[in-house]
Amino acid sequence: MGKAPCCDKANVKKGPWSPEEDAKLKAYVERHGTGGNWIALPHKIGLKRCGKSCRLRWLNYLRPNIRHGGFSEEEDNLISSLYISIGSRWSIIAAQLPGRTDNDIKNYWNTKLKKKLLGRCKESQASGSPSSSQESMVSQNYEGLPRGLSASALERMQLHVQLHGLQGSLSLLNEPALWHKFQNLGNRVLSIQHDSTNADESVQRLTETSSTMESLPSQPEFDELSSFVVENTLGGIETSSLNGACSTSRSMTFNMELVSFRETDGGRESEIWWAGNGIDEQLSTSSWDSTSAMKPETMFQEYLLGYDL
DNA sequence: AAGCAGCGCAACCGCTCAGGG
DNA sequence: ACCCTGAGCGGTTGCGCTGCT
Repeated sequence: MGKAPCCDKANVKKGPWSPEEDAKLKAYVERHGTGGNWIALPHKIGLKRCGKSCRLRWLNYLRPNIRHGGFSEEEDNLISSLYISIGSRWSIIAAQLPGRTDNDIKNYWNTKLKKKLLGRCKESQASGSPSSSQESMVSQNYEGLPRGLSASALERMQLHVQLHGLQGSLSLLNEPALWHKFQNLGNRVLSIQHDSTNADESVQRLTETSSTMESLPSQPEFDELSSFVVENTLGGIETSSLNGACSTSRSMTFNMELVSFRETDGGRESEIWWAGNGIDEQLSTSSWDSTSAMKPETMFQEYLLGYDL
C-alpha cells in the first residue's frame, strides 16, 4: 500500500494563483488562522487547491511582513556564512532573516548569491591574492579527497576558503593520511560537547583534550588545525555561556572544518553528523554576532511570531 | 521583428518527522 | 509498538520575462 495522497489530485487546481484565490485564502487565514489543519482549509473556503499548496502560498507570499528581493549586503553575508556553516538548511537560515522565506533565500542563493561569491573567487584568483592560492589548492585536491565528500561540502569548502581566508590550516588537505585522524579528533570534540551537562564541563574536558594533543600526529599543520578546532570550540562555548550568543566566525569556521571531514566518513550522511553537535540549539536559542547591527534576537522573535498564527 | 537562450521565481514533488490514536 | 495523518523541509521543475543575435 502506497502513501495516501495529501489531496484528491484530480480535483485540485495547479499552477499560478489568481488574485481571487489569494484574496480568499488571505481573508480566511487572517480572520480564523489556519486552525492547525492546512489539508481541510481549502475545502472550508471553497478553493480547489491542495492544502500544501495553500500553506506554501500563505507562507511564501501572502503572510504579512514578507519582503521580496532587494537583499542587503548584510543579508548576503549572513546567508553566505550560514550556508558555509550549515549547508542548505534554508529554514534555519531563513529564521535568521525576518521577513525572508526559505524559498526566497534558496532561490536567491541558487540564482545570484552563489554566482556572486564564486565570481569573487575567480576575480581574486586572477589577481593573485592570498586566498586565491588556497582556493586553487583546494580545487587541485578535489581529486585526491576521499570518496563521499559531497559536492555541497566541496562548494562550501571553496566558499569558506574564499570568505574566511583561513591561513595555513587547509594545507592539511595535502596530507590524506591525516584526514581520518582529524576526523577522530572531531568526534572527540563533538562527543565532549554533546555529553557535557554544562559549558564549564565542556571547557574543562576540551582543555584536557587540548593538553593531550601530543598523542596525535606531529605534523605542524595538523597541530595547528587541531588547536584551532579546540580553541574555536572553547571560544564558542565561552561566548555562549557569557552572553548567550555564539561566536559567529569562529564557531562557523569550526563547524565548517568538521563537516568537511565528517563527510569523508563513507556511508554516513552529513545529516547524522549534525545531530547533537549543538548547532541547532545555537541557532534556535541565540543568534549570530555578525548581525548584531540588525538586532537579530528581536528579528528572530518577530519572525517566529509571523509564523505562529 | 522574430527566434532563441538564459535567468529568476513561484509552485510542485517527494521525502522525513512528529504527534495522536 | 505500530500505523496513519499532517506539517514542514529541501530539491526540482516549469513558465514567464528579458536581453541578445
